[in-house]
Amino acid sequence: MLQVSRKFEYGLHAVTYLATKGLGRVVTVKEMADELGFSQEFLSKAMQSLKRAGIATSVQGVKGGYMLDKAITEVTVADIALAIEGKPHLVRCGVTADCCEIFSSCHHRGYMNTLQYKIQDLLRATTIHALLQEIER
Amino acid sequence: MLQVSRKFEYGLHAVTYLATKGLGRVVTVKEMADELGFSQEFLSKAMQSLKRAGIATSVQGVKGGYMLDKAITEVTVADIALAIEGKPHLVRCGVTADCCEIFSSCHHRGYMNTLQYKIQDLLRATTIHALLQEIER
DNA sequence: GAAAATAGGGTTAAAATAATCCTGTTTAAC
DNA sequence: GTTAAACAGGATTATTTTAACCCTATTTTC
Repeated sequence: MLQVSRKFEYGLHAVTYLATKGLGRVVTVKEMADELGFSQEFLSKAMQSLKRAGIATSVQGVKGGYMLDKAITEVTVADIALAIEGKPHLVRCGVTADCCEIFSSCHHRGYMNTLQYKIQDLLRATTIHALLQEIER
Repeated sequence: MLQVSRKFEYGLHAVTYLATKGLGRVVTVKEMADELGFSQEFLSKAMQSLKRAGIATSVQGVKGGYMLDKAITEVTVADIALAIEGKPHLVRCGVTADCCEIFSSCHHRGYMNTLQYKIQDLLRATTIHALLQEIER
């Protein structure tokens, strides 16, 4: 329960790795995978998600790789989570039609939605910039 | 990612159900399962966990069932989660020896632990009493 | 044109979760 | 004291989710 996925962990590590390498510095997935000890192919999927979300930029071809092309100051942990995991669903309510037998009489939906929002707030509260400062300390 | 388990949902519903029935009122798993639309056997497992954690009390034999024998004012959503899911592990760090390839060089552990603590705080902040008041409104 | 890299669809493997099965124990009622 | 209703809980199976891998295409430098 309430556990973060490896793909998210991979993505977060990759972003901080890219950030420490500096803006505009192109790094291959291979380098990151070796350095971080992750599966190259799986990390690649995470990078593709980050790219689609506009968090990382990709350069194709030989000498290609990924980089951060803008200050990641405003990118938050929530943005990385959204890019990699998609919209969060703390509960199944409303995700599919048959998500729950007692949808109409459910007493917890309001609370769970509030809870979800507060957790999102926590993730939104940490920028990559702040995370990096913690790392450097 | 970051989704609550059904067992936890079942348990939380069961506790609020018992609470609305009143302290000391014994209710069978069958009644709760029928009323809440859950699998009787699976709800039974959740109830056993709640009993072991001291949140609910069981009465065996015919006319048996579960009840809340003390004010649940101080029981929080975190207590229910702990009873049913066990200790929370937002990340795999330190759970097992081979949890992660980069344990010693990991840059995120501090942040993730803080994050976990804050999420726990959110769960601790809601008592069943407060949850009931939300329901009644 | 060859090689190194991303892009991404599809499949398989592993793990976690949910559900079920089954047997035992307790206890009220008859 | 036998029966039936209910909890207790170990064990197994099924389902779903997550993680990993495979394979082919495309892009780009040399």
